Amino acid sequence: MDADSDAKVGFRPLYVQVREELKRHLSSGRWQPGAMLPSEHELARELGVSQGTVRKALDELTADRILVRRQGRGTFVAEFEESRILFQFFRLRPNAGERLFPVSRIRRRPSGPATATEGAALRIEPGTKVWRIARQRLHGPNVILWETIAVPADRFAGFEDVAEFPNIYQLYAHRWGITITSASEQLRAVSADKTDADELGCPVGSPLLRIERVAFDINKVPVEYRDSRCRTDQMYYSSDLT
Amino acid sequence: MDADSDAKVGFRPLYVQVREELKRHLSSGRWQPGAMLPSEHELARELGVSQGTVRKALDELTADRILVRRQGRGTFVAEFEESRILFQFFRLRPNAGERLFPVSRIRRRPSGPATATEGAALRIEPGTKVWRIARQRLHGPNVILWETIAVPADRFAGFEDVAEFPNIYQLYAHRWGITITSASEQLRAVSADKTDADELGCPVGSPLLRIERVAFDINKVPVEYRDSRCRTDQMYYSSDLT
DNA sequence: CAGTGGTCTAGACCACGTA
DNA sequence: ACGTGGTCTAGACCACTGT
Repeated sequence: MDADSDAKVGFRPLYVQVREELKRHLSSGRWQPGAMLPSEHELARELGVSQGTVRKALDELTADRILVRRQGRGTFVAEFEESRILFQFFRLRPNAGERLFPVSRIRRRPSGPATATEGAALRIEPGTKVWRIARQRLHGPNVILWETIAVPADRFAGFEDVAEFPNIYQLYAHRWGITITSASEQLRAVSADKTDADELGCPVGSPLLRIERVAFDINKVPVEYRDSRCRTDQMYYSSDLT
Repeated sequence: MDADSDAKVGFRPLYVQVREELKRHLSSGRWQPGAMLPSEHELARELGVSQGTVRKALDELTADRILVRRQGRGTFVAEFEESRILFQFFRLRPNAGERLFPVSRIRRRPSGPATATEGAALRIEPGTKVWRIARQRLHGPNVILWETIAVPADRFAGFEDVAEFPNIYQLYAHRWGITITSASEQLRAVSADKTDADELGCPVGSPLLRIERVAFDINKVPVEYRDSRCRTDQMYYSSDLT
């Protein structure tokens, strides 16, 4: 880790190089989710930089929720605990009452060649094989949304016969070593068609919130596309502008 | 600025105290939007702390978009330029084509006592007077949403006769010294009623995106409640989960 | 008590913008 | 050339956690 290694061309601060080096270790699997990293001083010694520089790199990875730091304990690779999913990736909240973890119920697995939309979202050629799962999600006893999830088949070997799972992003991490760190959503109001009405138990023509999501891994590569239709009579979508 | 001033009780890091001190200067109007702050070294001397500590405080205020820093130029109080509004507070984007600044057209001013919803959102007693403006917003020639904005009358003296304005948050800042720094939105899909249909030029019963927003000032005090109904045939709402 | 992250300092040097 | 923010260092000390 030499400060002058790319001095003239571009100029990348040392801490950026450290951050990218740590990211490489993370995506290569040197440190698994939940594992504790070496201490700041130890990393600084390993990499030949000062402790303050390592700290700046670790702070940025913490801001991206890739790491979790706990004073007195250490620095850990972030996991997909229930609470994180509930707050970071599931934006539907009940109008009143307790927030619950959304239980899911698989309905179909209509895998096949990628549509134009899926291809564009996942940056793969349309026609490339994708695995798909169609499922309902429940808040207590009520179906609040149904959605189709599509992932590129080549990055998810064996996806076609996964059983029910409590948390799909945890599954991505444990089974395929793919960590979802961010997502981008597009929201629209649409009218329920026949399928929507069947899945959600609402009248045809009632207003639904349609959410299209593209989820990205640690390297900002898109790895999942999902299309959800939500009832918003008992729930709302929460968005914070900061 | 004494590091030991509240040693036993709680413990607040020095940089937090510096940050709050700077915030006080900002909300008291010592530094107006667009103004340049003293340099890091000068602030450090003024406050009797090291430059690194000032830097940490400034970095946090920059992360909250309260300040803007430009290498080689200085540190400035953030303003509501068009681009900032367009990206930070206006989340509707066209399905295709250029992103435009949403022109607004005032329709009515139905001011009066706060409803229960407004009171809860603005943390004031229901029945307290609020100013309201109902307006349409346009993307090019098309009306894409209409909304009602409510603000507490006591913090916005003279609001009842403001003319058209290009940007309402800029108006809040310049006329009342109130800077909006964050907002929280609740989204639902609803059916267009008669009023919606008239304002938006769409059929009664067509699906609309309803957005309820509470906007906060620099001290996290709610200062505005707005209720918008949006057509999402040509536009979508963009949400980033990070 | 030992080990971890968190804060704070003082000073050096670099990159950027402007004059 | 100068002043600004940005990076980097080395070292000290504090706060928190578990043994």
